[in-house]
Amino acid sequence: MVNLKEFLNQFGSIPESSIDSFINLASIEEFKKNETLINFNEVSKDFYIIKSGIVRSYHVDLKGKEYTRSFFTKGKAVGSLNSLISKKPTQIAYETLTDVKLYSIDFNKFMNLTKKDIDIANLYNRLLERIFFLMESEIFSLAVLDASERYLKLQEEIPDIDNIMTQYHIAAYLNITPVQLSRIRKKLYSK
Amino acid sequence: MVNLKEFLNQFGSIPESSIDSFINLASIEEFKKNETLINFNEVSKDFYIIKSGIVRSYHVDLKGKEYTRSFFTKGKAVGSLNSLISKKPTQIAYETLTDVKLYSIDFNKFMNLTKKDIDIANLYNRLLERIFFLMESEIFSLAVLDASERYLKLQEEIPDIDNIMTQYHIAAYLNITPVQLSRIRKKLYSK
DNA sequence: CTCATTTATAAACATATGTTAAGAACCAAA
DNA sequence: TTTGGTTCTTAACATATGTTTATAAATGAG
Repeated sequence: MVNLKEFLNQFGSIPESSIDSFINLASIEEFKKNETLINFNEVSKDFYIIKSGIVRSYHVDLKGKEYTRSFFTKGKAVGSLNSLISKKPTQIAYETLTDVKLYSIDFNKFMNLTKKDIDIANLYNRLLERIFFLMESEIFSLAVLDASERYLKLQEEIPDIDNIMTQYHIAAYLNITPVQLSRIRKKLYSK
Repeated sequence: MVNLKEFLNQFGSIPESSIDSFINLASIEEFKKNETLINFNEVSKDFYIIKSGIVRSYHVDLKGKEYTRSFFTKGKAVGSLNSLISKKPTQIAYETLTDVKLYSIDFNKFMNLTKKDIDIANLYNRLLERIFFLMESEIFSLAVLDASERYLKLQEEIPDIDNIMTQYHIAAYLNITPVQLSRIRKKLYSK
């Protein structure tokens, strides 16, 4: 379980008053396994901070093939940032892979805070910087690593991954078919 | 040619005084074709805004294979953001593909401004958001599109790409070999 | 202009991955 | 327990891409 103060403290020291105005925006919500947090073509209004559970984001191409973009675990900020910023429908959906507890925060109210409170503005900067690091790592992973190496990297990030979710979901993250993941596993475990 | 006011106006209205304090940080620099802007393992101190010319960013794996990350044209902000933020050596290098004129800005001085001037803090937020959009598009491109589709997308972004740079550089961006790019071209142009 | 270097194309073979289909292992509901 | 669905593995074949080598075309320095 994660609380909001722990979350905020990741980003450096913030005045107590700014912490309070942030916490005032948040409410707790609960979801069951396999529920949709954010659906395709919705215009997002809220973002979330996970207290417990696992969420995945994904998109679907014209042929119906799913591509998992990210897995989110406790303490992570989750939301369709593109839709929140642009106010356009999201091309990325979010669903729970387990039961999930999370904080929900209205993005527009948060944006209004950043316009008035320089410490909140800088908190948002730190959050965007962290997203930048994650995306840079993801781009590196996609560009440089092959599927087998990405699988090993994913196992480091979420050690129990093979028990937590099906091969289908893992393969959708690696951008390969379940068949190919099976072949990769055989090759790795025979060595 | 691009000037700093044009650059700043992309991000919405900013008070004249904030614009001035930003412009005070900038100085003009010029580079010849094929010069290194930022080398591997340097700790970056400055970022750049391109007035004219083309810059590419790239990294190199253990086998010496190059991976081009991005091409930057006029009006774009360029820098090893990871190194600037983390103050660790950069794993990404930047070099000019043409003669280049650019503004150079000390990142730490810019960061100090964001701590004092909420309009500059929000300018940095807009900049990070724009980087987010670019990276999201790049991740989509890497995950969902095959090399042939990425080639067509690149041609849309930089129409004259085939004349501007060699097949080697284009292939390094597509994460394929020049041999494979030649095959893709043959297939596309025979249809 | 000429020669040397770089750049692009091509062929031949190897590997990674996709597609399809079949069967095995596992699990849940009746 | 039986049945039906899902998940995983395996095989066979097709395609995309890598590697190596050769050659042709374009480019640049003198």
